[in-house]
Amino acid sequence: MKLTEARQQFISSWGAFGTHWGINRTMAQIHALLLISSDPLTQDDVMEELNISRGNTNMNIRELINWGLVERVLLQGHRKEYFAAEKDIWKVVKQIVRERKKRELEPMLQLLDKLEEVEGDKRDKNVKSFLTTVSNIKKLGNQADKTLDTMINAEENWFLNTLLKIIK
Amino acid sequence: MKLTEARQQFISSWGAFGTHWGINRTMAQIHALLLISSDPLTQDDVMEELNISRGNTNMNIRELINWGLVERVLLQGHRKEYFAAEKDIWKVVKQIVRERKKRELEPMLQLLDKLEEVEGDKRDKNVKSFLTTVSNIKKLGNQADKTLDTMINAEENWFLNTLLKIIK
DNA sequence: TCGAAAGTTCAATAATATTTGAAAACAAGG
DNA sequence: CCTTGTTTTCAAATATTATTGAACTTTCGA
Repeated sequence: MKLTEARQQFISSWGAFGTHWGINRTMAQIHALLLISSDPLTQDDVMEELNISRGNTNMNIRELINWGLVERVLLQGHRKEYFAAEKDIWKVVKQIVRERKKRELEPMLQLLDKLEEVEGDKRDKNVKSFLTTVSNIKKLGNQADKTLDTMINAEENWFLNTLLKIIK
Repeated sequence: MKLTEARQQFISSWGAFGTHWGINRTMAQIHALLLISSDPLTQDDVMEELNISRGNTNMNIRELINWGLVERVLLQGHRKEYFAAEKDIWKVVKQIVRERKKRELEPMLQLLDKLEEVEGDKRDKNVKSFLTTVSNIKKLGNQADKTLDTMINAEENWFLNTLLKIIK
């Protein structure tokens, strides 16, 4: 397989992958492109490589910056802005976890706290069922929250170390 | 807060949550409804509670069954089919992990294997950058794959135990 | 075996999300 | 402080995805 084709496959499947995780295709594709590019790219480079409009490119690069996955790079002697992705995949994963935790898990846990205060006779089976479910989700959510914190502060091989500790 | 309102909030935010994870709103809502219901429900119950059409209900319940999150239940003395969600949240999480691993992580790893066979001069910085990225993602992906296997076979408090082992 | 009730399918439609492109804002160099 | 190249914005257009509902199939009881 030629490099060009391989790059295209990577970009396209990274994009498809993204859509299964609530990330829009283009954002994932730009990320993929920057990940495999040896040097920082300009907006125009991205537009041309992916055949997308200027506005789309701009918005999605900005979003990637918000997520902490891409950085603006200033190359001296150039007027245009350049962009580069964080290349350390472990850092990338940690950053994504950090953001999704903040954006999704934590608000969910807050909501569950509120929902636990439902009024009503706790002998009513509907109330009971509701409360049990909410409380169980909360328990697991809190556990996940703590574990992810540990992960965020951990070394890359945390996963594997964990595995080994459990096995032996 | 009244039970009715609490239930609605739970269902609606579970649905919104789902959309951020590549799961369609209705499927997540039906799942939520079945999670908090004390008894199995029929299609008609679901239609009425969520105000959705018969076709939609049918398709999404089937999808939940495919994911292994919901089961058909036959209540004797009733002609209609009833549906119930797995209530053990830990089992639910494991099941989701199992499915997503199979549907997404494993195909991705297969693709990466193929992409590593790219032709070209390995001193070319574009080739080098591509190969480095692919290989790093593969490495982490394989690690994740193994760790998730461990998790799938683990007890509910695996998370917390892991945490404690690391801390001390 | 038939008829009614329940379940399923899928083309048409609606809702949602993404993309475009042109206009506006901004920034750097002269 | 003006010109030009660059970046940003956002309403409208497009593409994608989800939903409906009526026709069709299956199942069950009599």
